[in-house]
Amino acid sequence: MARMYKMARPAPKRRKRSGAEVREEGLAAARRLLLDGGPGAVTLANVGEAIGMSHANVLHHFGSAAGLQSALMGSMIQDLTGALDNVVDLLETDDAAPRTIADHVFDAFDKGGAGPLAAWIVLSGDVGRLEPIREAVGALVTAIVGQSKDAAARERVRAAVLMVAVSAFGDAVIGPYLRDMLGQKDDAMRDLVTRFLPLFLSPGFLGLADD
Amino acid sequence: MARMYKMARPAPKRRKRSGAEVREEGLAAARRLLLDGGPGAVTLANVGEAIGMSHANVLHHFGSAAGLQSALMGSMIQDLTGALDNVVDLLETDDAAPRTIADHVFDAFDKGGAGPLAAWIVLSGDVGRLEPIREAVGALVTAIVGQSKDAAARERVRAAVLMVAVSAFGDAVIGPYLRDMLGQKDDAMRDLVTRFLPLFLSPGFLGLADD
DNA sequence: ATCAACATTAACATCAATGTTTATAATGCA
DNA sequence: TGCATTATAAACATTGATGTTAATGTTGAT
Repeated sequence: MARMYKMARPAPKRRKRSGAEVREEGLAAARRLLLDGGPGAVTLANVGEAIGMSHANVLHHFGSAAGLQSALMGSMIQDLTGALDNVVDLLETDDAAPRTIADHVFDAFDKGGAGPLAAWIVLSGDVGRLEPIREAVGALVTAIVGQSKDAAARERVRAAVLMVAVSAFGDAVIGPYLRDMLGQKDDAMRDLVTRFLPLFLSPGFLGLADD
Repeated sequence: MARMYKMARPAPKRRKRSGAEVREEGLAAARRLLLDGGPGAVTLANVGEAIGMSHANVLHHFGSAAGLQSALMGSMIQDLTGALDNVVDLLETDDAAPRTIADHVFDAFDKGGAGPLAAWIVLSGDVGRLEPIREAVGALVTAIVGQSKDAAARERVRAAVLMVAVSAFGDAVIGPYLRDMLGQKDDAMRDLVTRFLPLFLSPGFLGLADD
């Protein structure tokens, strides 16, 4: 059957953005939607409404709904690895204090909702997306203890990075609720990590002594 | 218009289960679906297929799709608080070693996928569901340091519980991936928590001295 | 100014999940 | 046995999200 299309329109007044712009605005809107309303809120129509265009146009710029979600994951992973790379820079240029290190890693999981976004990726089963983090984490280890150090020191640093990362992630996702339950300050976990970090540098801490 | 319904059927051989049974099997199936395929996999049809019945019947027993999800959250929270209550019992009957405490709390978030399930609840924005955990956590604090102890000791214990809980949660959700990236053993985080726990008992640890 | 490229939308089609209705089978109980 | 209750499923309706098609508006380059 023949479809009916409008033959004339009054004054559309469309605002035209570049493809890159639309993708950028769309990803920002999608991120906010995910953090506010959960995975189910990230739809083409919702994103379109948030940035003022039809869902069909959002679809046009992201290829598919899966493409939108994939791009969202990618943007979040990029932010997170970028933040971790900043920690590497921080460590290479200066002798950073434990609190500074803790703050930077915790911020990496806090800013832009990286923690919940990472949790979403894990829940979706798309864990291959986490691969870029591996390199950033590896760089972090080498930044703290250069290649010159012995094996025991490297092992202690790896354990330290594991603790900070797991703590920062957990704190970003359920920290607010647990801290509230326990009457703890907002930076309680950062305080704890700051206190524990120096322990990893002392030989023999994990039964691993330097040469 | 008149609908057409079958007037006769051959040999259906239906198996009839009690409502409680269906709910139990359905929740178990729903949990497995969530952990395997993410939130999007928890549908009436998927649950029905998993336990061998029509989606309409699943709907009949759970009232609505939202009811199914709500029941799933409730069952998971119940398991988690139950596991935490077991830690309380453990502490009240015996003088448990740090490693034992760590193991029990970590297991609470590991068993039945409680960690990812809790992450799902947070992502869904249904954080009111976490309320029962508050009581369990409070009981945990009192179990460790009785009412007799002074304020500083209580505060140190609260910080300790925060650290163990955040670590156990984070480890349950992204621990496997981070540990793999860092070449750490499966129980690396449990080891660390075990080492840190005794520190919270020493006066002055957080700048909080006993009387 | 013309034209090609592309951003944009309305209308339509499709599909999956949810929910409703109606009828049938199984179970417990009087 | 008969009957009320309830579990069960088929068929249907509805809704929301995704994807497609055809047409128009906008922009930049030549």
